[in-house]
Amino acid sequence: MNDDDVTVGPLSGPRPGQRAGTPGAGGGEPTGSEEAGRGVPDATVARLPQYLRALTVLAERGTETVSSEALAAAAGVGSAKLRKDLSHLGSYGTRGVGYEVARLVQQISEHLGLTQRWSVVIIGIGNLGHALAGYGGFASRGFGVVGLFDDSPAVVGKRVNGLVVRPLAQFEAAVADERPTIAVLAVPAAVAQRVCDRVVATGVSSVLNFAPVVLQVPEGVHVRKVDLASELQILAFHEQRRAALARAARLVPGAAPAGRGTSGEPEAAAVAGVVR
Amino acid sequence: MNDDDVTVGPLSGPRPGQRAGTPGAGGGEPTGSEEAGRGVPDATVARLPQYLRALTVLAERGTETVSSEALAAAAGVGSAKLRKDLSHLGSYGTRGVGYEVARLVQQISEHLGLTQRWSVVIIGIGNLGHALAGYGGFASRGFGVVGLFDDSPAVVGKRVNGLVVRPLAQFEAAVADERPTIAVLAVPAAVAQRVCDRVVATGVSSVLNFAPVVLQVPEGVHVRKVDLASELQILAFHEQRRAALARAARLVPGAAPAGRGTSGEPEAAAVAGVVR
DNA sequence: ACGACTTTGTGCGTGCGTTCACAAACGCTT
DNA sequence: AAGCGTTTGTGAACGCACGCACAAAGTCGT
Repeated sequence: MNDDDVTVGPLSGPRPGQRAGTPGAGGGEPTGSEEAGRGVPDATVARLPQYLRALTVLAERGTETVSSEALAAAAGVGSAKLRKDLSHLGSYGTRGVGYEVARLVQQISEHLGLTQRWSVVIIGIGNLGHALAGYGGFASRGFGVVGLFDDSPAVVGKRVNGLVVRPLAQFEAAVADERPTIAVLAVPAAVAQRVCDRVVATGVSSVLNFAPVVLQVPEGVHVRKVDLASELQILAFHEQRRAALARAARLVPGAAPAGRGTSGEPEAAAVAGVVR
Repeated sequence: MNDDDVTVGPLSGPRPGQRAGTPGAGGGEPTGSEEAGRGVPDATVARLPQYLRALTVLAERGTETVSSEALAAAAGVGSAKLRKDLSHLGSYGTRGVGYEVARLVQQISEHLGLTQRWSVVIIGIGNLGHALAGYGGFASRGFGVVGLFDDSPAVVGKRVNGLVVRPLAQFEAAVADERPTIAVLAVPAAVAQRVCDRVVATGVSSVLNFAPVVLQVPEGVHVRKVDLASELQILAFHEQRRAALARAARLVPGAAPAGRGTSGEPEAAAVAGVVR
């Protein structure tokens, strides 16, 4: 079982058929039941890891406090967005000063559920699975890889990062012991759905899918997808559009792009100069 | 130069500090200059690869036409969304029938710029870089890997997927020959920015970044980021939230949450039931 | 040839996310 | 103690995107 014909890339978002927590139609959330952190927007959640990473860097550098402006710059977002994001999980900043780095790290970690240990299994130990198994960023963030599985005799039994690759046949039994919460699928597209079904049947409720297929899962199971081919195609789109713009600008030099009010986007020139 | 302490994961979107070429941005865009496909929303672009993949599967299966309903199901989206997405790049469907698979593949491919060949270089040939280099989905989609680079003597000179890994010192010279448009960065976080600067300096205008850092690039350069650690953290958030909900539901048995399936803790029962 | 059915394409309402802008809160200086 | 500069937190406006629902358009059956 190789991962070689597996892609990587993003695009996942909330499952289509369900909205999990959001009110919408039928059952409304008891809006103010718990404390803060109830209605944290998905977009915000997606950025929290970014903030956490930036904060960790700051903490290692010995920084005590940081302003929203500085942190936003480090995380590559706007300061207003950052402040609003942080406000969604409670206010832990001091006006006139900024945010206490250590406290903010703690708060974000708690909201992301990083204060507890999550067990992860990786299925499909090809090149990609191997890379994932060896990734050091897992343990440092509360994620513990507790199992590696593959079907191919070529890799079963091998030791990767201190763990022995077990045959997929042992998966169900192993799950009973190790109780992983998250499964990482790095298997070929052709078998991804089948493997996913087995995984879900064992009670794993979160799946990170690297195979270029849309997995069908029962309600209540979270799937995130990483698809490299899609990423490249999106980049290609922008490249192609850029090229088209440059072409157009060359043909119609007078009324180049409008909008910005000023002369032709510097883009065209820049591209022409840089690209060829 | 290993990629082992490199993360994978999504979250990229339009650059923050700049709006580069994106359509929706401020400018008005000379509406009718080109044909359709002018104002294709980013969200739509991000889904086009999905559609393309589903269509390819259908084509291989010999399907001639497909309805928006069927294609949407295969791609995991709503049919209305699909139709609106396709309408953004011109109408190529027949009412009462559906879309001609072959034609739609052609159209989407053109809009994504997949009709031409894009040259890709991969920098950092650790486990991840190795996996990427060996990924077969590149060539089949118009992406040609033309160069592999790394600093580590352990991998330089090795042959990976028909290409010899060259030292990073030769990068600039190689770019002059092979003129890649896209660079894939699978290097450790610590050196990612430095390497990125070199890459951008050579004229590469699109970067796919696997390192867990926010790359600073000049205007006009597109960066997409893939960050595994973030993905896991987002999954963890939902798991943690689910667990909190389950806890609350146990305490307040008023209305059980709609979400079927496993919650964080009661996992045990489900797993035990299935496994033994 | 005509009517009924199917499916696309899209106008419109709604909700979410982002951005702007500002008042409240805090520290620091005088 | 009071004023001043700084920074947070948030109310409000804007824009995008999603979903619904329907008319237009085309096919199929009779």
